Amino acid sequence: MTKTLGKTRDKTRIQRKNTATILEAALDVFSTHGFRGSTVDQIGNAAGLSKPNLLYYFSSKEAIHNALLSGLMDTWLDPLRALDAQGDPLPEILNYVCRKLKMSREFPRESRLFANEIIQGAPRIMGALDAELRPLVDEKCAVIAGWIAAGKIAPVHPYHLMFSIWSLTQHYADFDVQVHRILGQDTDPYPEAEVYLETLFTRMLTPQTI
Amino acid sequence: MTKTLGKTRDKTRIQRKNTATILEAALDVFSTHGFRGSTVDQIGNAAGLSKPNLLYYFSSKEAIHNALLSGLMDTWLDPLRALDAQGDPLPEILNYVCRKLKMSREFPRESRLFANEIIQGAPRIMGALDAELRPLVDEKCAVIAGWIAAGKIAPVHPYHLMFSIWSLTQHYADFDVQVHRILGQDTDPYPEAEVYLETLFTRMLTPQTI
DNA sequence: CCATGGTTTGACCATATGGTCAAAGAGACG
DNA sequence: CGTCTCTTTGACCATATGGTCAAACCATGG
Repeated sequence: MTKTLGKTRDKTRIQRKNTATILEAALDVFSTHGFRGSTVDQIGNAAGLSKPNLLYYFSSKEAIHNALLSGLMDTWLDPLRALDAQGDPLPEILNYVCRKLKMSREFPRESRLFANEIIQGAPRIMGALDAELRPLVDEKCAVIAGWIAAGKIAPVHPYHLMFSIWSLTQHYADFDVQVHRILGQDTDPYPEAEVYLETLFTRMLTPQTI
Repeated sequence: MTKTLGKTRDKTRIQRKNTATILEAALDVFSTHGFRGSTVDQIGNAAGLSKPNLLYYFSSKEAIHNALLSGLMDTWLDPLRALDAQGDPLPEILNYVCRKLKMSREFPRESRLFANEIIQGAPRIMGALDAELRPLVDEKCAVIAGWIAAGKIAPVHPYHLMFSIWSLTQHYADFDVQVHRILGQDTDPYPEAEVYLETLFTRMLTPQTI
């Protein structure tokens, strides 16, 4: 698969630095133009390296993209992994929402890279969806279903709850431009978003004592 | 601007048929590959027309894209326009959510086209955002703020309420692949989604009698 | 200071792509 | 049928793009 730099040798300092620079630049470019919309030259410029030089470190444009995506899925799922079945239901969920929102704020490019990929049919990460995302979601939704059955939170469809958390939080990264176009260029939407989302999930999930 | 077919003449039957066919095919292609990821040949194939033939009806690839986008914004805002300041607050909002969800279901390609455009920085519709979207949103958010002030619905940030409606409903179109990957290929998520969203907004917006 | 192996690049190639054009092909209509 | 306009296309062009390669370059350890 990886033909470039294939030897079983430790990476040079230069190698480490340049691969990092390339991935950083590629994240910028891919997240704003999508895979097909990005060119190797563009990434090269952004990284301050020549095109052949890029292809010395990565065997192809797709290899760069893959490197980004495979590193991504793991990080992306961390907040969900942290959802603790032993914890207090509502705070656990609110915490998850909060962490997810924080990820949108701190890693908007990663969010957009992911969004681009999914919208366009997820051709390159279908596998990861089945292998990593789905099992984890199944597990955590079971936990939530348990909480509901125990009357700890108000009844809702666990999977759609999950979808709603994703869409609501990622919206602020993916549709960033639109949000700013409406709220004003120099408004920081995140503090208000956090309040809003906490309110939303609290009101929706607090059990109604009859 | 439009140099092709410029005459002040009525459109032929053939012209009407072919422009429609082209736009239909282009919607398919653009919505799944983004602007730069789509090729005129691809659209031509999908439409059953040769590339030069396409360019007989539209002066360029971008002209096709523009035609789609400009037609889109109007349709897209219809549900929001229908939000009636004189109506019953909660039902009005639930109705808006419902109509928006229906649009996701019936026009997922339009939703993805829009999403692609926004994620990639909205280079081609920035103008429409400022000219059409923002004023309408401002107006309707004022209405909602009024309802809140009158105690008709529980207090929430009107703009973020708007964002949440968009993200929650459009998610089912834009992230369709992911949703189906998790719920199973042949599940129809929409009925459950409608129930879920109605619950969500009802619980969040029903005023708490103290 | 030289040799060795990692690093960089200019020149190059094949293919893809947006777009043009002249000429050939329908359609409508007197 | 003949003519005029609208439609379609094969051939073509300039440019962009992913990728290759041999040659030059540089860092470093002996």
